[in-house]
Parts: sequence; C-alpha cells; structure tokens
Amino acid sequence: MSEISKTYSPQEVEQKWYAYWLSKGFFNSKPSKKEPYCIVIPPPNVTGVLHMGHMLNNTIQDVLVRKARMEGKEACWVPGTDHASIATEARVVKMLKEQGIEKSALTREKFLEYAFEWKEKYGGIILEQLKKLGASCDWNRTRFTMEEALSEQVIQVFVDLHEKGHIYRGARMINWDPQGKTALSDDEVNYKETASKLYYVRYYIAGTDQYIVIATQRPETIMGDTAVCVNPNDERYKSLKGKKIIVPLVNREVSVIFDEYVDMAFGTGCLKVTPAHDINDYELGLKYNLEVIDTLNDDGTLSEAAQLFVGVDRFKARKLAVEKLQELNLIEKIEEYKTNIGYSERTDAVVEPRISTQWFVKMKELCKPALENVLNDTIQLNPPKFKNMYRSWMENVRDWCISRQLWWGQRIPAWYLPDGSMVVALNEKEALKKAQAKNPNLQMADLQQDNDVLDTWFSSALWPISVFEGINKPNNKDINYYYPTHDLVTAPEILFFWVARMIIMGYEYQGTFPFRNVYLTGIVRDTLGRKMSKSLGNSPDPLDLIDKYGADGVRTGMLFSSPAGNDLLFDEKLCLQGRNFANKIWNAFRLVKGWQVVDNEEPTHNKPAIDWFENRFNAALTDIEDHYSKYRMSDVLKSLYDLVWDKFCSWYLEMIKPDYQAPIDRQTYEATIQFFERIVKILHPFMPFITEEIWHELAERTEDDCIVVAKYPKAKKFNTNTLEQVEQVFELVTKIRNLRSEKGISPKEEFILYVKAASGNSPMYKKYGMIIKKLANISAISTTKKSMPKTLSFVVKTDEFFIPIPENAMDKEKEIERITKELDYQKGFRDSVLKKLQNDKFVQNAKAEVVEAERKKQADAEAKIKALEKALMEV
RNA sequence: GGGAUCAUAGCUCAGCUGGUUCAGAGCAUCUGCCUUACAAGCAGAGGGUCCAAGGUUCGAAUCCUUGUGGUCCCA
Repeated sequence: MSEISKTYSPQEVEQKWYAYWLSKGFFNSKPSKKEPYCIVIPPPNVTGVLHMGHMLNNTIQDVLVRKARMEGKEACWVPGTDHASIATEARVVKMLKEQGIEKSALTREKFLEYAFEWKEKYGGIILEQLKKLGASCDWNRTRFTMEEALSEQVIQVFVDLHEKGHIYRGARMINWDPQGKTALSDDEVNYKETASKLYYVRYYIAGTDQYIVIATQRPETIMGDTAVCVNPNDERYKSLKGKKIIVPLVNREVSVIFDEYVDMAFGTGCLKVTPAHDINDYELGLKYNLEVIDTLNDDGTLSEAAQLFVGVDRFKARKLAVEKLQELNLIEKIEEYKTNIGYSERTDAVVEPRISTQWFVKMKELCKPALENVLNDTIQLNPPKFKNMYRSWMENVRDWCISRQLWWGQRIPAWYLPDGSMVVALNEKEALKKAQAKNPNLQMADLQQDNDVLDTWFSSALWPISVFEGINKPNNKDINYYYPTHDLVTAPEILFFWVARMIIMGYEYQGTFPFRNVYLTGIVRDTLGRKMSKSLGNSPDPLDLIDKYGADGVRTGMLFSSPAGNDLLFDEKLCLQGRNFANKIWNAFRLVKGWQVVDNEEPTHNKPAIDWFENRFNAALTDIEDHYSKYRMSDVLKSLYDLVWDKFCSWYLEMIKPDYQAPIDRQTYEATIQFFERIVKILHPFMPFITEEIWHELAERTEDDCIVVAKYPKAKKFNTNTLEQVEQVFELVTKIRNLRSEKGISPKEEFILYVKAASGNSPMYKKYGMIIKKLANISAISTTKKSMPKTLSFVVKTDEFFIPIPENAMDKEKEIERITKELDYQKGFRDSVLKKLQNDKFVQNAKAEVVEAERKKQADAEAKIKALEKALMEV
C-alpha cells in the first residue's frame, strides 16, 4: 500500500486520461441506432481566453454530456468559436497598427488575410483550455462561424429572408459606436448611470430681447437643433405660439412646436429638438417634418454641418460650446445630473444615436413561433422564472439591425446598380444575372457590392443548424439525426441576443425548436458579489486553479454552490473543498486496495452492513435522478458528496473495515468493490479524471473498458425500513460517542451496553449488534428488562440504554443535571403536542394522519419522560 | 417610472401543493484526537424572532396585503 501516495496528485492523471480518451475516440459521435443526445457549445469568442464564466458553463455541459454518454445515448457535444466581428476586427487593427500598418492603407482582401492569419494563430486558445477542464467535446466537429460552409449558410439565409420580405434596408435612428465606427443593435448597448451636467441655455425669441431657457445635457448638439418643443398644456409657454426662436451659436431661426411628449416637470419644460442625434427628437422630427441636420462624423467629431468646432471630438466640442455660450452670456446655470448613458458593449465608447441607412430583420412575424413555444413549454427554460423576461422581450421586440460597418464578417450579398437600385443574390454571378434582368447592358464592373458585413449574432443564430450544415445540405444525415439538440447551457444575459434568435431560426429553417431545454447559469461573482472582470482584477485564472486544485477539484468547486439561474459567489475555498473531496475518494480507494482477501464459505457477518449500503445507494441514486431531471446540478453534487463522504466512507467502510492487518472475507470485499465501482460511475460526470484512474485500479480492464463509456447504474427499489432502522442505530452510536466526549472518556475504552428495548425493537439491536459494537467500541450488548441504577442511562427514540462505567467516572451532580435538562425538554415537547390535541378544532379539521402522528408523538414523549424520571431517581 | 424575483445560522444555500424534524445541509467556528485510508483527516458541540408589520387558519418559514432592502429586465 505504501507505494500509493497518501495524497492524490491530479496533474499526471489528468493528462494521461485525457490523451487516452482522445486516442480512443470516445468523444467522437456519428449518427447511430442509439438515442441521440446533443449539445452545441455556446461558441466562445475567438479572441477570448477562458474565464470563470466559461468554466461554470462548460463544466455543466460536460456533466450532462458525460452522463448521457454513460447512459448509452449517442452523445455529441459540438465545439466551436464565433468570429466576433467587432472585437476581432479591433484586435487585428490594433495588431497591425503596432506593426505600423493602417487599416485604411489596406484593401479589404488584404485585411481579411491578416485577420484569418491572426485567427489561425490565436483563435484556438480557448478550445485548448477547455481540454484542461476535461471537456468531452467531439473535437472532429469543431466549427467556426466564419468558415466557408457556415458563411455560405449565412448568405443563403440572408437571401432567403430577403426574398420572403423579412429583411429590408432603411434609414433609421441607430446606435452608433464612433470608436468601432459601426452600427450596433439595441442589445449591444449597455446603459450605465453616469454623472453628467445639465446646462440651462438661453434661446432668444426672434425679434425680441426676451428669451426662454432650455435645459440640455448635450450643448454640442445645439448646432443641429431644428425646432423647440413645449407641452401644449404648459401655461408658461402659451405665448410662444407662432413665434420663432433663434438657436444660439448658429443663429438659426426655428419654429416652436407643441407636443404632449414634453415632460413639463423636467428641466424648464422646454425641449430643444435635434432630430439627427436623439431618438425621441427623431420621432418628433418625423411627426412635424423637421429638417435633419447631422452634425457628427462617423468618428464622433463634429461635421461641416455643425459649422462650429468642425473636426473636434464631441466631448471636447461640448466644452468649447459651453465656453462659447458662457462668453455670449447664454448660460443661465449648470446643474450636476445623473443619467443613463449608453456604452458600446464591444468598445465601451459612448454610443451616439445617429441616422443611418442599415439592414434590418423584421422581427414581429418571425418571433411568433419562438414566443409561443417557450410559453407553452415546448422549449423549457430552466429555471422557469426567465419565461417572463423572455415574453416581455419577445412581445416588445423591435427590428434587428444586422449590418455592421466592418470587414471581418459575412459581407452583405447586396449589389447596387448604377441607377441606384439593388439586387440581393447568393454570389456575384447570380447578382449579375438579376441585374441584367433589369438592364441587359450591365457588366459585373457596374455592380457595387454593399460594403457592410452582418452582425455576428446573425451567424450565431444559425449555430445549431449550421454546425450540421442543415441549410446548405438540407436533410443530411447529421442534421436529421442530431437536430433538434437536447440541452443548451448558457448565461441569461444572452437569452435574447442569442437563444431567442436561435429559436426563431430553428422554426424558420428546420420547422422546429433547436433544443428542448435551456439551462441558464448564473453569473460568476466574487465573494463580495461583484461581477468578475479584468478591470477589477478579481477573477482568478481558471488554469491556475486547475494547476492548484486539479480539474476535478475545480469542477466540483464550481458546482457546489450554483443553483440554476442563481449567481455564483465564487470563493477559492470551494475548489479546496473539491480537492479535499478528491483526496477523500482517493484514500477510500487506498484503504480498500490495501486489504488482503481470504476466501470463506460462511456468510459474512458484514451482511447487514452490505444490505444497508445497497439500500442507501439506491435511495441516493433515486434522489440524484430527481435532481438531474430538474437540472439541479448543485443538489446532485451535494447528494453525491454526502453519499460518498458520510455514508460510504464514514459509516460503511468503518462498519466493514477489518482490524489492522487482518484480512477481509471475499464476499465483503467483492460487495465493496462493486459499491466502489458504482460510486465512481455516478461521480464520473463531475470528476472525470480521478474516477477513471480508480476505475482502472479497482479491476483488470480491457483497453476499451473505461469509465467514460461504462454503463451508468439505474436506481433500484430500496427498503425504507432498513434505512430507518440503521438511522436509529446511527443515532445510538452518536449518542454513545457524544457521552464519551462529554465525560472525557477515551474512544479506546470498551464498555458493555445494556438495552431495554420497547416491544418489537429487540431484534434490531441483535441484527445490527456487530455494527454497534464496532462503531461505538462496545465489548458486548446485553438485554435487560429492568432499569439499571448507577449507570449512564439514555433514551433513543423509545428504547432505553445503560452503560456501567467505573464508579469514579460517574459524577452524580452532572448526571442529574444532564437528565433533568433532557427531561425538561421532553416535557415541553409533550405539552406542546398536548395543546394541539386538546384543541377540538385541530382534531376536527386536521387530516387523520396528522392527528395520528401527533398522538404518536405524545405517546413517545410520555414513554421517554417515564424512563427519564426513573433514571433520575436511580442515579 | 413599469414589471419580475429574492430576503431562512457568520457565509452559500435546501425547505415540493400550510401539519411526522419545538427549522435542515455544506463551509466557517469551538472542543478533544497525529486511532493503523485520509490532519487535504477523525469524533463531538455550539449557532436561527425564518426581513418588518398586519391578515387568513385549529395551525404559517410556507398563503394574502402593505412596507423595507437587494438583484435583474424594460422604459
């Protein structure tokens, strides 16, 4: 035994088995006769490195996939990455800049060449990291959203949706990221409360020396004002009817419009209207047919149209505008002000509302089946509380802006003709054909393809279909077999970004849901509840953690405390607990492995212990299955932890453990090995490495006999009676240990235990006598009909026990105190039960079983009280 | 501002349609142990006005109302 290390060291074990699994192709899947079980990975961003969120998310997926595989399903976990257009393009632009190359100096083709080069070099890091975690993905199926087959499908879908009238091009107010120089969808904007200022500016009434005061946060947009608006019910401004107002700085004369949209209580109740730079002003502009003056360039500097501060950045221009206004004595006052300002999800730049021509997907029609089938639970969200959120989003959905002013992504397949009209087609050839149908004289050179690319989420939306090439090769074997997939594990933050859109596309292109269940994980936070982020530096490096605690330890650490949909307050202590758990299992294995086995003909005296654990195991497994069915991973793990550590190690192994250097009988040994095998099997989805290692040590195995593909045990029926009896035995053992501890008597000192059992309970103490003797260090168990004076006496349930201890170890005073305390407690309990039973209304109204139960409580309590009173007299 | 959701031990959480357990677990804490698988361990213990106030009920952590506080979504 000495050659097996006292502590488990995961490093080599993990490497060894991961490589072995790969070499055996255990993770690879192809359509078969078996029931399919499929998960597509939420594709991490190619620019990403593994963070704690990925760890949590992918551990859960791995648990589900490994369990399905062991259950004999055709398990397939499809890995991959997405091309993250904005983030990646920014990364590549930065890299080129460092090499002295400006993006503007490159052709589109050349830039893409660099980008692909970058992706080849760095794009796979995160997938390699997942292997360290033990992820059992089918790596042969690794996909990337920009690879040819996937891009082809994206284009096909774009063209198809366009033909069906679901995609259109139009001028809209959009969210503009001046740093990324691209449009953003509504979901890519994060609103944060930001300290700002409210400037009260004087606007003169034309032809008078009177003025009104308008409060604005954005004085740099004044040059784009094309109206002033007040509430028609506002008495203060009734006199403005028919008047003109002079916009300061540019001295533009604009009219006053009256609209109830204006909040009379906000600011001065007087609003400047800048249709080009505010979404609400834009709506007003449409309503009143106002001029739209776009005073900003795409990089956030002021444009020619602004007349002033041309070329100056918007924030600098704000300062300059304020200075200028102050010079002109047009600032009434400045107030501190807190407001929600939109920031780009990708670049964190302040987002600018801007009028722009973009491509949109009409959402209303497409959303219908996606909403309906979540509400009726065809697709189940776990936990279901997210249904509400999903519904409110889907019911109020706005059209989806899908064009991005970038190069890295699928280029929009629209070509413009010299006459300004447009064709949408799968490729240049098709485009030319369509163009020539309009005008036979056109040549390819006359066509100009749209410069923009599609939103990354547009390709991610197709992911569960496109990874199986369901669009470009409809009805192929894979898509028919694996689709719809089974579970999707992701974060609630992208429920709309991604999950909803996959559902939409699923119904549109496969006619059914893309997955049956959506498991929404929580956010990983630090112990203070702060979101983990690079800037806070509060996120540990997952790979360091794996180094320190082993992948099994980190996996269990993550799942110990992560109920579905709840945030996880991550503490490294959890990984420590995980590592300790692995070590516990390891040492249980060392114990069993070290036994010397002898053959015996006689039935083993350990039979009651074996019986009990068999029942206990099945009870636990039944529980575990129930938790799995509800996606309660944390509860599954807790049940496993309790079964292994407490029930198996602390109780079962102690029951059957032979004396030091004594051999064990074969029957017990084999039963124990069998239990151990079942235990590592059910642990395997959580702790793949250590269980594989032990699996191979427990028995001689053939090459392919690995736990990763071993058969998962089925829960069998169990005998509750046995479990209850043994619980009672445990209670007795604990009581004796407790008394020893209280009296300061060494666990090594043996005693005789006298039992005065209530009727019918005697056989139980006979049956489990061996166990009691061993666990409580009792030399003999004797029955008695009478109470025994001058002994340690106590009651468990309704049975009385007596332990004679040496005279000098008895402390009469203390005994009286101990028994009196117990007696008072029991009396109080009995009285409270009695109170209920004496209440007629309770007896009349409560269910019969409940009343019966109370009666039994009363009887038990009275028996106990009697026994205690006697004991007290006999001390 | 509208909506969702939560509040139980020092911490993280269980507690199913109200009634076997005068409220459960893990971690942490305390006490005693280097007992021969494991000190990354063993044995034992303490710890809660179930956010507050009302209400329904024979009976409320559980149901209802209001309030307070947190989180999230939307505006």
